[in-house]
Amino acid sequence: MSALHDHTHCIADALTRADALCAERGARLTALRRRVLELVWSSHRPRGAYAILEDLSQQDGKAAAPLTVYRALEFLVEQGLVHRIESLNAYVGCAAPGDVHSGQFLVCEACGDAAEIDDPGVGAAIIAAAAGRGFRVQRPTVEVRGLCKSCQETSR
Amino acid sequence: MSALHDHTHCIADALTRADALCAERGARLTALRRRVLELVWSSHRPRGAYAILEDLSQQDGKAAAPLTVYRALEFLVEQGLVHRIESLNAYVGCAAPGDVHSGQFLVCEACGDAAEIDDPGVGAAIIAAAAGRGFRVQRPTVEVRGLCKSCQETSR
DNA sequence: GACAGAGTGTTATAAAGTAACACCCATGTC
DNA sequence: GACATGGGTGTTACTTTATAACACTCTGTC
Repeated sequence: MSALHDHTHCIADALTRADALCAERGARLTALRRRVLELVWSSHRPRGAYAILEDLSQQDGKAAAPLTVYRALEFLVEQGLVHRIESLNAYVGCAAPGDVHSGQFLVCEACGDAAEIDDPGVGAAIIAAAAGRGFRVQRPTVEVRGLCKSCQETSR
Repeated sequence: MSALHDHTHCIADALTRADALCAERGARLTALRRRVLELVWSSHRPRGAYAILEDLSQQDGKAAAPLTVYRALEFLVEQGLVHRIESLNAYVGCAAPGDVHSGQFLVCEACGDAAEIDDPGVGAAIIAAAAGRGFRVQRPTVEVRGLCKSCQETSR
């Protein structure tokens, strides 16, 4: 997530994909929900619910209540359009909505970027480990803190 | 974590291990910190900071402030005596303090139990996935939601 | 156009976590 | 013994994150 990428384009893409997915599923991507999704995507970094709330208030002029944002986020998470990053209490746009996947993140301590990966090896290892203990997996959460490639290079 | 286990004994064990570890490291396991550790262990379930705070107030009669508990927990987490479960905002005693490990949890949605595992396959898969992307791992978090063995059997 | 149900607004409140600063007390030093 | 030092604790106030309860509105359906 860097200088070399057309961010406006990638927000537009995310919205288009969301429109298509919701239409297909009969889920209602209302104006508010769409707007919240757009605000989540407004950076590639995880954003807190209250940051989004502030955007709504400032950019749109309406003083929204926290619940407004939380309900929209809940919908977006259910639809797989957004992931919640537990260790940050924050939300980030899903790079591959529609695909079945669990949400694995490499969270950089330096720049705050959260790169979503969907590593089959990690997923398989978790399922195997759980199965060995008789545990039925419903929702795996993997959030790896560390330093991303570009931050390692910078700090050197 | 069930009827068949001597819980009193296992709390005492945890405290003994903590004493030994801290002595060895020159870390100060003060009365307060020791007491908080004991309260974390008072069930095998993850406990919130405020639940521990309440215990302190009720059982010990002192009306402690949140910070008191948070500071003790911070110390205990640093020493690896306690893990924080991000997705629950809660803390749980570490089953194997002293050993190097990262904290992987199988969290049962039904009974609330959080079983700590240290599966080498999962750890290795995460490191491999990160390495493939140039990411330097500092602290992996794995929290798997699902149903534990005994809850699956019960619900059947 | 009346109904049902989903979505949204509003107010209040709970839960989780932190900042700033004062005090205490064990330890080592002179 | 007096003293400085620094880690640990207490206290007050506050911020951030999240939810409850209830009323209202919009949208599609018959």
